[in-house]
Amino acid sequence: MARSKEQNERMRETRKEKIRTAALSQFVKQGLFATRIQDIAVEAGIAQGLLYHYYGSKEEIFVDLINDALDKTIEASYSVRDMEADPGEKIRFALERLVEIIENSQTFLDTCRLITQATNSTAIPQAAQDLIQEKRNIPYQVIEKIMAAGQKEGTIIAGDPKMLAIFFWTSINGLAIYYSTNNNREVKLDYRVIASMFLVKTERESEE
Amino acid sequence: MARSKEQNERMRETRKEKIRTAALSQFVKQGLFATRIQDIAVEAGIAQGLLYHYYGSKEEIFVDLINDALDKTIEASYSVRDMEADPGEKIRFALERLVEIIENSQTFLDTCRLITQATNSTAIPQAAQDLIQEKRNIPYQVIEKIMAAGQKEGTIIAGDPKMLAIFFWTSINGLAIYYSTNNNREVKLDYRVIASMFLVKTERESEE
DNA sequence: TGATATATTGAATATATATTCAATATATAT
DNA sequence: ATATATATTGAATATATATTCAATATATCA
Repeated sequence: MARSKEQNERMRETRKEKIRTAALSQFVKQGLFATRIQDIAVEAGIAQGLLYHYYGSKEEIFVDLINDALDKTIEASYSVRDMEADPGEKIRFALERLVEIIENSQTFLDTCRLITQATNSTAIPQAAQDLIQEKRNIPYQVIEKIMAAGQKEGTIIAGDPKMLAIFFWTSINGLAIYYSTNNNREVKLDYRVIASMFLVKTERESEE
Repeated sequence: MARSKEQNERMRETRKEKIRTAALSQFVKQGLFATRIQDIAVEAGIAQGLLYHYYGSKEEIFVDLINDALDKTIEASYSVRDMEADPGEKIRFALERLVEIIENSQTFLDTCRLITQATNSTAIPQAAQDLIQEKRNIPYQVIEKIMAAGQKEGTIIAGDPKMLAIFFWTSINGLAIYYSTNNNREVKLDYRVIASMFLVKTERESEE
């Protein structure tokens, strides 16, 4: 026998991760179709051929990445849902956190860009489209529920909670898309401006 | 001599327009790279070869469309700037109009999508990138000025007007991107939710 | 009607790139 | 140290599609 099974498994995962990272970087910059296998191989520092030991095709890598990206956004929404706080506070805190992440995390921006890219093309692999169909709405539903709960409490403004959830995520997504292609970081963002869309103003705040 | 010059000119423009319309529809659905010349030709109802009588390449059509799209967004922002109204009213009215357009105009959604697509890929033609560099910020600057004027008047909330302009356009853009890939139109959008990000609340409104 | 310029077609060609594969290298177990 | 399974390479092949081009059609003018 040669190398141990477990060690091989670990090596395989590490190498796959390297390929995924390179592919994500390329897909985000160029898109799925303009990215060549060659581009990914060069960025990962390997030969083209080797790529096919780990993934069956370029599309397969893309699907893997989309799946990851969708899971990350779902996880993020669950962590908001599971916070120990009132609904209004959850919304406020989530926005504070998301705006901070947009300003500081390239990974988050890449994730948003990849999902937007995939959502906006019918030419991406069917498997990716299915994943989007299946997972895309979960974060919207999570926020919708929090909005509805906040309305009962009186901390969230009136209106269709579905609509409020749409405004919540499309604002964040629009901002992320903008930021990922504007290196100019001279403007500091204040999450409270976005939060004011959803939160009922208290007396104290009105006087600030 | 054969056909008259003017008549030819007109025919050429009509045909070019047909090609542009087909190309826009395909680019928006599939993106520049996944769209084949064949796809455009089929949708325009002509042979592949004919396309090259009107455009030198696929990329040239793309650049033409991007230019159009950018000009449209600039025109839209100018029409807001030139309104006969106070700054706060301009913002309110612009948002009302934009939300309505998002809900009803496929052309507007396509325009947003095309620009987002172009802005998010480094693989698009250099000429398109230059146009974006040159024109993209104009609508942001227009809104920034209106925000600043509104702050002087006391109808727009405090904060860096550059930031407010960013929130203004990224909200609209995020919404447009979302809507262009969600046929589900069961939710009616209320522009006043977005407007409340920017407008100082009057007594009357607070009591509504 | 015939002459001529332009439009139009679709097959042929060129080119780019995804994928395969035979050859070689490398790491571990015995 | 050797055997062996797996990793790795890069050239060869297959394929897709952008672009060209020779042939044909069509519309106007004289």
